[in-house]
Amino acid sequence: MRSWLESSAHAKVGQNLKYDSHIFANYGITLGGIQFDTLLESYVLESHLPHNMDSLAERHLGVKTIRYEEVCGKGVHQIGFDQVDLKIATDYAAEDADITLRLHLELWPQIQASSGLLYVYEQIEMPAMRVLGIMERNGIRIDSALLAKQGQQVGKRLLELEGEIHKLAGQPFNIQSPKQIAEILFGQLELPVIKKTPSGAPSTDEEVLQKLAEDYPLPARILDYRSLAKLMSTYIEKLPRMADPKTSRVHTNFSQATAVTGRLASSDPNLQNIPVRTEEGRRIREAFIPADGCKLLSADYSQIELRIMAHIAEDENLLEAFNTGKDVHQATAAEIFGVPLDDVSSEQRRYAKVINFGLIYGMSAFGLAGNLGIERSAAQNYIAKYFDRYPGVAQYMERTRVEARENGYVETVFGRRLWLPEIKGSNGPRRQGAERAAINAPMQGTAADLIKLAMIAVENWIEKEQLKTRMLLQVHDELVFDVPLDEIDLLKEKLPGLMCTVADLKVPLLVSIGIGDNWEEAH
DNA sequence: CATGTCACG
DNA sequence: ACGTACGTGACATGA
Repeated sequence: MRSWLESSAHAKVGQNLKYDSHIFANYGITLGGIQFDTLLESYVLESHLPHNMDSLAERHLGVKTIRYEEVCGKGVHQIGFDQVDLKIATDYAAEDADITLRLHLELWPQIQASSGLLYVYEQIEMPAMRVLGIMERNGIRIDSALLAKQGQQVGKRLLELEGEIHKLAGQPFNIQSPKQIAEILFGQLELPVIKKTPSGAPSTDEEVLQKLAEDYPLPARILDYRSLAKLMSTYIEKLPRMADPKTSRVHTNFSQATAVTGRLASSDPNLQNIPVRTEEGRRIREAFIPADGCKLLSADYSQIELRIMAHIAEDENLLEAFNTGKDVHQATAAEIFGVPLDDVSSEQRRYAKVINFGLIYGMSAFGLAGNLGIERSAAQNYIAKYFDRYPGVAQYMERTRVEARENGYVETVFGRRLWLPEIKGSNGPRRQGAERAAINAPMQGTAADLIKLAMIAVENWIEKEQLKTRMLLQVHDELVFDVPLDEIDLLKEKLPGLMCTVADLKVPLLVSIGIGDNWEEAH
């Protein structure tokens, strides 16, 4: 079937063709003529609903399909598809093809009915699928020996901490069990309960232990233990096991239809949550290394969501800050605290930064107060002051709430839709949650659109110029590449321009580049 | 399988 | 009286 499979003249429709393309690629076949993908059609139409074929068939066709689990079983009892009785396997496979075509005939006209959705589907999601397949196949090289060395050190430290913790507690217990920690802290030692989990149990999360650590020695040790145990099990031990033994490369799965806002999700392993915020954690990044003869190059958009907020809100003051190249947090601090730009203290800038982040998330006075450790009334004053100085932003927030209520959805700059079924609901907290999501989605979603457009433009450029540079990872506002030494100057010169010109916004986009012999150095 | 926790943007 | 900043994925525990 190779000639038909590879032919661009023979159009194909499938459900999750990125997967099928990988299977064919394993046999040296480049799947061509990929015209439609029902997974992405469903995602563009209704990102908030399930996109598996069983759900789609029921929702759009009213058909109950043969489920994969019915054919192969599940869990430890699951058998390979090649073990399935031929008649059963045939029925399943034939239905799969039939349903896919019928779904496409149903979904495609719905996308064509909206120019915005059509743009997102044809110009963003379909071409992005190809780029993501390439990135997944590229993988990124892991230094397993370095992780093994770190594992020795961290393992030793964990044993020491375990001893100290059991001594302070007066008895041995499982430090990895929140329930047992609670028994020790709040039962045996009678420390105050700071907050409870959703199920009503006393919480032992980081915020609680930080608070208790002000007065007692044990919680601080538990925090140290927790953070090291997390690094150990999730990264230090896991990554080497996920690496291809022949190439030392790990190949994540970029899920294109998981995040409701249009962002990607990364899994098995998740390479979008590699530690960076603490020094201990950053050492993990030293184990992400370039291919032989290459450097790792990281290119990230600076403050992309705030820039998008300025663009969408058309706030003159905020636009001016970006258009004149100001440090936006410093500029915000100057406005809120009513001081000249050069007199802004580092503390004032820190406050402004928290407020700027809060705005993107549709913050409440309560949330801001909790984050800054101040009174709710003080937080409310900061918010009022901000909206006074940036009235365009205040209007945008209100406009978005109204739009969400009237349409039941909000849109990104490029026309991606995020549906908010709970925006008119009678459940107060859930409705308010939907309002915050409505405010956040256009910014997070537009940023996701922009970086996908950038990935498509950059990959096309790499191929046109026949470069050996390889795109490896996307982390929401960052792209990571393997770059041969003799292409580094070219990338430094061309990449920021490519990434910044994929759209013409009312603010400039800014990309900063780092280069190094591991991801930590490059970041 | 639910829960709690914690890693990222 | 309650909950309270958006979006994710993975791990360990314990029923």
